[in-house]
Amino acid sequence: MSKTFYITTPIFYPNANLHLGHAYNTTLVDILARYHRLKGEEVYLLTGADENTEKVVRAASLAGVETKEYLDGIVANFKSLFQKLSISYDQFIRTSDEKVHFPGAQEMWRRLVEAGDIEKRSYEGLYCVGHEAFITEKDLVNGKCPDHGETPQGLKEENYFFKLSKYTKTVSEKIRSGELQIIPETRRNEILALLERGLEDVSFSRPSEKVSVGVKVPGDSSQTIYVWCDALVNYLSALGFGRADDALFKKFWPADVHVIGKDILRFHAAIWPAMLLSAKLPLPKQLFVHGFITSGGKKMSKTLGNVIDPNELIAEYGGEAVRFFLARHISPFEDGDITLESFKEAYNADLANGIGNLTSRIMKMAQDHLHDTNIRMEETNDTNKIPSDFLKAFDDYDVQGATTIVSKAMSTLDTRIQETAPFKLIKIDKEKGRALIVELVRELYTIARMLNPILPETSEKIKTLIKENRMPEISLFPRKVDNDSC
RNA sequence: GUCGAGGUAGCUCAACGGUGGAGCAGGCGUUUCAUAAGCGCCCGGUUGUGGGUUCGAUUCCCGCCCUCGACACCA
Repeated sequence: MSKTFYITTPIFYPNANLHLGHAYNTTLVDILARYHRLKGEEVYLLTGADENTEKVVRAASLAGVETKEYLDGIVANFKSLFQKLSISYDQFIRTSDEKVHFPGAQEMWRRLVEAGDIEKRSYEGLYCVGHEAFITEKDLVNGKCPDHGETPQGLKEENYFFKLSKYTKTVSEKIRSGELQIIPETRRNEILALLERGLEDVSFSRPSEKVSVGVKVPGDSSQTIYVWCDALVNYLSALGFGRADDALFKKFWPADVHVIGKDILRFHAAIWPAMLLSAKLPLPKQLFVHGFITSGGKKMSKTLGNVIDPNELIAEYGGEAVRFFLARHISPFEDGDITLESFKEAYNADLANGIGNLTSRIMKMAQDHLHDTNIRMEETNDTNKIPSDFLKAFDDYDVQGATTIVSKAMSTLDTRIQETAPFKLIKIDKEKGRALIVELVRELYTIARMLNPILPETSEKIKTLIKENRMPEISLFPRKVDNDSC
């Protein structure tokens, strides 16, 4: 039986379309998933949408459509973006799916109750509708919520609480021991510092009358399960946890890695493991925490006008180019920056002048001189003959490092062509020239194999060109010149 | 405010305490297989700042300035 590899993205809020940060997360996850498939592992990639939220209901009514219709529209947009980016997800979970998700959320709840970790208490505070949550006094600006510009209402309500505090020590130990790995180290330290200060119990439900969507608390329909016990459970419910058909759950849980943005670290590193411990379920093996993408050194925002929409980039350059930029120029371990200028520069340097041109020049020679030669390429789909430092980088989640290694390999090949000049040699010594070109084609094939996780389409295109022994009719990545619209 | 990370070439980043490197951008030259692409060379830095330790500091210590992150119900 082959090794399994369960990898997840967070589930995204469908109250707006996905931005570049989401595109980064899913691209990263997809690259890692494809890498593990390349290694022959049985991979399961989960992504989805977090639909049980008042924000969605509000956004829908603002748009003047039914919630469901609104959600379907946004989710279609999510999937369309994923398709353009070649995100090879195995499942897209929607937490409003009563058949797929609800049983899991309720089963989790039952287990928490069984462990004696759910308790009814009253919660009092300032409630902001925009946040869909209580906010604290110190957050207010002129008595209003700074994010939503609304005056919060004083509110007291009955909630079920989860005894998170009880698990502070155990979670901390699991992280320290490496049973739950948090990558990179700075994030691990952050969360350990938080745990050091101790965790407080968290409210795990809302009165049903106040929310129109979500999963009802088992045995108490007057309460609805709140986001933590709802959204986080998607990682389990997607696999069939709580349902009769839980074969996937048995096969893939615990997750090998949850890939998340740094903004949701706390939930994944504190609340989530505590819930799993309480429910007597194994913890995920790793949390991989990436940074944010800034533009011009600043957080993208509408007011600054520096928002870069992934769809615009894709329309101009194609999904593969976007994947490559994210892989090559954004560090997975800290914040990265992108501007339209830097994107174009990188596109021309890495893709047009790099991969694209290299493929053209080698395949032109192959087409002209190898037409009666039968080169057999290894059809292996494993990692045989792929440089070990490349594999090592991937194992360390260093997608940027791995991509840099492929770029270097291409540059080395360019230099080699220059130095060995097969186009000259062929005129002097036909056989030697052909042998050299065959070697170059083989090298190109290895590069195509390395590109498989990063640029799946390009990788296939190059392999096909080699198989059919012809140069590309149109450039793989046409160079973008200055007077272009972008 | 507390804790943490960091300030190195125009940009992104490297440099066991021993004459500061790479990629991209820019300039010059050159090849023709290729997408005005490739290759070679060059330009480019009082390493945030003021002290200290040392034969010698980007690297160690202290002060200061600046940037970024964490500090709980925000996916």
